[in-house]
Amino acid sequence: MESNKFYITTPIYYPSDKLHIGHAYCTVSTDMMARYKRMRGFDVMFLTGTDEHGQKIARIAEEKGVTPQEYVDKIVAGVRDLWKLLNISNDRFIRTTDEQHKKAVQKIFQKLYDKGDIYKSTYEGWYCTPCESFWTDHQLVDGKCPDCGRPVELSHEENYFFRLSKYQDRLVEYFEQNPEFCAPKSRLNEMMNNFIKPGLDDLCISRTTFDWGVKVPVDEKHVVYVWLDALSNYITAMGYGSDDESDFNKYWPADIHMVGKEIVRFHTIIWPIMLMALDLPLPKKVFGHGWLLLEGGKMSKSKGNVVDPVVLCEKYSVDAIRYFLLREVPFGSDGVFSNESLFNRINSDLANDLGNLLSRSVAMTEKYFEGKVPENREADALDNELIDLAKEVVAKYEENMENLLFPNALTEAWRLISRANKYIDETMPWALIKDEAKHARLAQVLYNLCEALRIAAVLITPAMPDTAERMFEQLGVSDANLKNWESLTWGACKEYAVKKGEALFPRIDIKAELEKLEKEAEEREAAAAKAAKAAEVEPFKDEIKFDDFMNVDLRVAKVLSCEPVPKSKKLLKMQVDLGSETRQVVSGIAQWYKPEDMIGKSVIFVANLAPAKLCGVESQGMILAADDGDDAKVLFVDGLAPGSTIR
RNA sequence: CGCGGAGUGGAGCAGUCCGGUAGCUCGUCGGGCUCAUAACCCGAAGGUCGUAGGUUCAAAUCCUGCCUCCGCAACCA
Repeated sequence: MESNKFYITTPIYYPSDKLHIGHAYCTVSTDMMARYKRMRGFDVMFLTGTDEHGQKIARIAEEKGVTPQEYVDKIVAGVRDLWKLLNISNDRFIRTTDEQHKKAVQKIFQKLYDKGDIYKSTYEGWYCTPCESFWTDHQLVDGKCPDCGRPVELSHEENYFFRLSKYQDRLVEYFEQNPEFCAPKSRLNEMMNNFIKPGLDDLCISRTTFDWGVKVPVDEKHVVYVWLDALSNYITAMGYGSDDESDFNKYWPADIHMVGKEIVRFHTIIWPIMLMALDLPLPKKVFGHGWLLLEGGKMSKSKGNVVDPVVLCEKYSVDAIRYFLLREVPFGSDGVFSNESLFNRINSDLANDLGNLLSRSVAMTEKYFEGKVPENREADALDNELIDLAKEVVAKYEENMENLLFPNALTEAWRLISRANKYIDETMPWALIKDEAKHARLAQVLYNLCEALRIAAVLITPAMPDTAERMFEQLGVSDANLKNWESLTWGACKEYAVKKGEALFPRIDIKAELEKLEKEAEEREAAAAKAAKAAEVEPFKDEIKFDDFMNVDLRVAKVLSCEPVPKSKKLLKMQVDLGSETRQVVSGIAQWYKPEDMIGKSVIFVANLAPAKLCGVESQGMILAADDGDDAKVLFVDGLAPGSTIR
C-alpha cells in the first residue's frame, strides 16, 4: 500500500561559522520539494538542523573564550533566523546537542555494541600533530601528511570500530536492487569504485582527543565520532530511541535525504550500514546535489569569498534569491553564483516575463473593465494553444519535480508565462477595446490571461510562496481552493476582479548596481583592513622611567645545547653560556626553531628574571624574540662575547 | 596508469544512452506593437559540436589515441 507520508531532510549543518549561500541553496531546494509534496496532499515531514559536536567547534569556542555550548547556541540562533528569513517550512529542527538526541545516540551505540558490530581495537596510524589528523599508509604523500606536507609520526590509540566490512555485500546488493537509491547515478559509481570495490575498512567511531561530543556509553573516556552522531539525527529527530516512537514509526524510512555531493559517501555507505546493523529500513533516496560556486572558485571561508544570504535577501528580496538558487544550478552539477547572473535572472525572468505579464494583464483589466472581467465572453480557436500548453506544462512540472529537476520544473512554469505574453500580442486587447462588438472577445482574452497567471502562481508557490500570494492578491483570488494543486485545471476560477498592486520585482539597473556593489566591497575591504591592522598592533604600555628599563639586565648568551621539552609542543630547553656561568632556559619557540638551529647562536638573555617552572622544567631567565602572532624570530647577536651587556 | 566528470555560436547550458535537418536562455543587430516594470512579440547574424584517427551510406552522438579544465580520495551544502 502506498503511504501518504513524505519525509525529507537536509543535512544538519555544521555551525562552525555563519552559513553561506551554498547552505541556503540546499535548504531552499529541500523546501521547494517539501512545499510541493504538501500541495500534492502528502503528510510531509521536513527536517533540518545542526550538527554541533566535534573538535573544530571545541577549538573555535576555546579561541573565542566561550564554552562550546555557548558558541553553538549563538550560531544556531543565526541559522534559525536565516531559515525564517528564507521562508523555510521545516517541520522540525534538530540539534545534536538536544538531550533526547544524545541519549538516543548512546542507545544506538549500545545496540551496535551489544550486537558485536562495534569492537575495541588499537588504531595504528600516522598522526600529523599540527593537523591533528590520522592517516593510513596509502594516504600519505611521500611519507608526509597529505594535507600540510609535514612529517607524521606513528601513533597508537585505543578506539572503537564499527564493522562496516561485515555489511559490504549486503550494501552492494541493495545498490543493485535499488538503482534509484542514489542520484545522480554517477555519484554512486564514484562510491562503488573508490570505496566499496577496494573493500570497506572498519570505521573508527570514537575519539579521545577531545570531549565535545556524545559520550560512548560503555566507555566514558571516548566520545562518539561525529558522523555516527550526525547521521543518527534523521531517526532520533523522529523519536527513535525515546519513549515515544510514534513519529518514527510513521515517517521512517526517509523518502529523500538531500545532501551535498561531498557527503554522499557518508549517506550512501555509512548510513545504510548503520541502519542495517540496527535492523531498520534504508532511506529511499539520497540526492547529492552540486555546489553553488562563486566566480573563480569554491565557496570557502578561508578564501573570504562567502556570500551572505541575509544581505542578498535584504537587497533583492527573499523570493528573488530563492528563485535564483532553484533555477540556476543544473541537476546534480555545480552552478555559479555571480551578482551579474543574479541580476540577469531577476530582470529577465522575474521582472520582464513574470512581473510585467501580471502588470500588463491587470492594468488592462482595470482600464477596460474597471477590474472586473465581464461574464459575457467569446472564445476563439486562438485560445486553445494557450489552454493546451497550460495543461502540458503542469504535467511536465510534476514529472520534473518527481525527478528533483527543480530548474526544469520552473522552466515549465515560465513556458506558460512566455506563452501568455505572446498571447497578448496575438490578441491585441488594445485593438479590441476600440470596437464595441469585440468586447466579449476582449473579456475572454483577459479572462484567459488571468487564468494563465493564476495557474502560473500555483506552480510557482513551492518555489516562491510570497510572490504567488502577491499574484493571487492582484488577481483577486482569495479562495484557497483556487490556489491549490487541484485547481490546476483551466477554468477552475470562474471570474476575476483584479486590483493592481506594486510591481512584483522592480527591474535592476545592472550596470549601476554592479558599480555600487563594487564600491561597497572596496569600502568594506578598506575598513576591514584598517580594523585588522589596528587590532594586530598591541596598544603601547604605560610610560616607564629610564631606571625602570635599566632594571632589566640584558646580556648576550651563547646557546651551548638545545633540546625539545618532552610532552610539550612549543618548548625548547637550552643551556646557555653567560660568560661567568651557565644557565638553563626554556623558551616557547619550538614551532619556529629546531634545536640544531639554536646551538652555537648568541641570543639576548634576561639575566635577572626570577626562575620559573614550565612543564616541570626550570627556566632561569628568558631569551628575547619578536613575534607578530603568526611567526616569531629570535633576536640573534652572534659574534659578541657571552655576558656582554645590552642596553 | 587511483576514481570520476566536462570540453557544443560572445556567455551559460540541452542534445550523446537508442547515429539521420545542432536546440534553449542571456547578449548583439533589425523589425513590430504601445496594454505593461525602456518591458512584450517577430526575425536575423553567429557554431568545421576540444583535437587526431577509425567504424558507417550517414557521427556532436559509437570506438581509439591525445590535449585542456574540473571534482572526489573517510569533518567545507
